[in-house]
Amino acid sequence: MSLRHAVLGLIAELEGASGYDLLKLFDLSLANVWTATQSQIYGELGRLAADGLIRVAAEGPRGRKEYAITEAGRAEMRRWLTETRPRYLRRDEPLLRVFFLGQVGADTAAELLDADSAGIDGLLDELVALDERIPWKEDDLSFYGGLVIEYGKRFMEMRRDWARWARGEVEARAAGD
Amino acid sequence: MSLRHAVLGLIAELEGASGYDLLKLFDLSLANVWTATQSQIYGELGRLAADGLIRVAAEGPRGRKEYAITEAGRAEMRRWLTETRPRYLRRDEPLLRVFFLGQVGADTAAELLDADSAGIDGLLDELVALDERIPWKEDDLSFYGGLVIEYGKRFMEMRRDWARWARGEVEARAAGD
DNA sequence: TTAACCATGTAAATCGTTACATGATTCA
DNA sequence: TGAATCATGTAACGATTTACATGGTTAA
Repeated sequence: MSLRHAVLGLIAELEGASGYDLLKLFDLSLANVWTATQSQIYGELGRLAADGLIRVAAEGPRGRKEYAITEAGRAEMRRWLTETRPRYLRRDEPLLRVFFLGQVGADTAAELLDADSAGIDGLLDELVALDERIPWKEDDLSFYGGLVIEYGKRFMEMRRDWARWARGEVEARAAGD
Repeated sequence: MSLRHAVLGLIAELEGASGYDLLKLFDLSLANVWTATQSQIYGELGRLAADGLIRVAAEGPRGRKEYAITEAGRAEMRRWLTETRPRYLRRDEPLLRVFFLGQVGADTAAELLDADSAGIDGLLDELVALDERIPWKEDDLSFYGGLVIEYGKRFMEMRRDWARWARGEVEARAAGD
């Protein structure tokens, strides 16, 4: 139940956030880490409130609801962080394709690897732009958020370098080993 | 629909595989790339057969069904590889926790990052052991499978190095900046 | 003979995506 | 006044996980 804790955690960090705020925050802060759709967020907010982990602290214009975490919610965040083990689930669609690249010709395979490194380069650019847009402070969220941004950069550089290397291997093999 | 193409692609590479074979193959070959449960595999095999992309080529003891890809199935694999764009979906539960590590103390944060690098080290060991167990050949599957294994190694090394670095940052900050 | 392994299938619940639906407020 | 943005919610479908359920074959 990671989405639940992503939502709960964001509310813990930013008291007074609404579903709409959270939706934008997912893109801004958690984009490399966890994605969520609008429909998931509103659904989860309802369930978290029903379970007493958050509450509606205020209502604003246009039906806006501002949420606050409850004591039970904070306890649940600590429990999740310290008493459960995360799972390393690996699912990577571009990489899945690489595994089956023998089913098309070497030219096509090289093209697809080029497209992959170009795609990753684009993501890296986005991440750098994001980094520059964030008003970094001295608080915990900025500190740990910064560690995560650094991870994203390292990941994408590694990934891009690998795709370029792999493309070279494909070319060398096609050129007659 | 990546699971569908993972199953279809494996059958294309290894004619005569059964659901049970595929289940083990997912662990052996696609572990870093895509995971699947038994229940997903049998369900997808049924749907692929109903759609005419694979067929039951033989039946063995214990109700074993050996599948073969059809011409329509091969065409679908090529279409998927060349005419669709993969999505870069990022969901990483250990990393999600890092983002919220301000909600526990610095000691706990450091411990959790230690556990992360230890966990990754374990995965890296498994991958190296897997690499040594595979009977590498000169065919396409070995070649592209090898590129994917190399990716897995680079990924885990990067990830472990990052976790160690991050742990150092947490310590330095706790020690008074 | 019994434990390990081979082998398939279904059911229920949860999670995730896409699309639909509605309306208020702000600002140019 | 009209476009952009703020704001919430539901419905339908598809994907994933976990558990249940069953039985055949092989080898020590």
